[in-house]
Amino acid sequence: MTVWDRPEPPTRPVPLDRERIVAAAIALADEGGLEAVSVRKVAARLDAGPMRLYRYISTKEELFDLMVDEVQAEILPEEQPGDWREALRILAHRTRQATLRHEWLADLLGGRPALGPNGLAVTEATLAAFDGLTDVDTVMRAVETVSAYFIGAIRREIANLRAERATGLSKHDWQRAHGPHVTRMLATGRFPALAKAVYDGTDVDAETSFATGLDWVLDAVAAKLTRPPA
Amino acid sequence: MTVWDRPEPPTRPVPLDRERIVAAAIALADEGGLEAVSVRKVAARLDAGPMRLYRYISTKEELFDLMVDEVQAEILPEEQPGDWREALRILAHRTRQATLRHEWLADLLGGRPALGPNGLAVTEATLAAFDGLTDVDTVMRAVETVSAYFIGAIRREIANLRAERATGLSKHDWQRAHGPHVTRMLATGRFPALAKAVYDGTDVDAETSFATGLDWVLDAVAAKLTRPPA
DNA sequence: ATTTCTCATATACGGCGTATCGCAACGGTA
DNA sequence: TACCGTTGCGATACGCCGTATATGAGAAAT
Repeated sequence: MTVWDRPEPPTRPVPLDRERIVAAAIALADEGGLEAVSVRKVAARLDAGPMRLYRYISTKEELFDLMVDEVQAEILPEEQPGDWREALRILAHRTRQATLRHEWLADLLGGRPALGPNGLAVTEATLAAFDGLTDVDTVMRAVETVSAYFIGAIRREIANLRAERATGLSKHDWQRAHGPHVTRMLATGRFPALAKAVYDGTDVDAETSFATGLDWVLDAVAAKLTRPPA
Repeated sequence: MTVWDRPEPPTRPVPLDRERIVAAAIALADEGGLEAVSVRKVAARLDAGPMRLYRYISTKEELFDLMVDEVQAEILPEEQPGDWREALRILAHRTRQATLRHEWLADLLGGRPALGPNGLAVTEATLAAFDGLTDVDTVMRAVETVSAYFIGAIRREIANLRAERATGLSKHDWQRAHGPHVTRMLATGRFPALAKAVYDGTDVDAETSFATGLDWVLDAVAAKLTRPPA
């Protein structure tokens, strides 16, 4: 029997696992935002039928959860910093940078509890930085307060960035950027304080304002730590 | 010509305006979450064809913007409080309460700049509370920091609330609530600090923890205000 | 009365998430 | 080697979505 007689071996389907699926989904999201992630497109990128993915996830939402957890791995600092303050600052900045790399993360941040392995590891590392410093409750309050801050701040930053991008770039968050509408509103005189802020305010770059606010919040936490709660 | 000969007058289409559309959309979202808001369903609720809405909005996203701005009206405090600190605190709490009334707001908060009339009014009122206290830049930093905090905090609160709801309620955010998974992870011993936090932590109700974190942040702002920046 | 304009509606397109089910390849047994 | 149960892939299908476009009816203007 010659080669010509024998049929080719059947093409086995591309092997699949969650890792590959998540990687494909992240690639799509990086390129076109969260809305570019569809079960069908992820599958196509893996040369698979859409339904095949449902062996690995049971819902599209779960795919998002996996994506977030994957990025948490980027956030987890490689070495444990000594100081709690450093730990929180680094966590905040790493989260911000991860979000700048993966803008879609802004849409998901804080949207669901992060209970994946990497998410838990990040939380663990953060809590560990407070070991022996105060009671658990104060630690929780501290971590939650700081993370609430940076989640909110990152969301706003990305929101502004997108808005600027959508209207043709500009340095000033508001005014020229958002074009005639805001300008017109301010011109009505109904928003004097706002107008003053827009016209007299200095343009600070996003990173600086992020870091400044973060320092304020960290100061606040520090103040509560030295004087343990009543 | 008798009645029988004359045809009925043509049924005029229900009059429509943005207000009605937004109200219908909000009603739907209140009942079934943001995902229950579809152009078709909003239209149906108004006895209109789906396409009719596109005379008033040009995209579904715009509808969301209008919804958010509508809720901003609920947030705008009726009377101007004297103190900047009171102003920020009230803003935070009113935003939180609005979000508890309209949970879908959590998904939108911080997702886009709030440039609608009510959004601008809220910002104006907030900025006005700082009138004459410090330079514009510090004021901006203060307002942004505080709002970053409460947006993040509100998002987390709603996220936890939904998670609890989805798994059958529980008092403890994590453990029993999220069922076997977290428990199992904690049992591995890989997350000692986290485990301690979960087991030894006190259950604080959401409002208290929100208010506590908020106070910390407000303290931080106060500290920066008394000592104006370099 | 006739024309012009405005705007509600119908239809249609391409995409979505996912339930269901037939079927082909495989591993184990006789 | 023949059979057979299991596994899991893929095709198909359903009902929904946002919205572009075309059609036609009524109001307004002449």
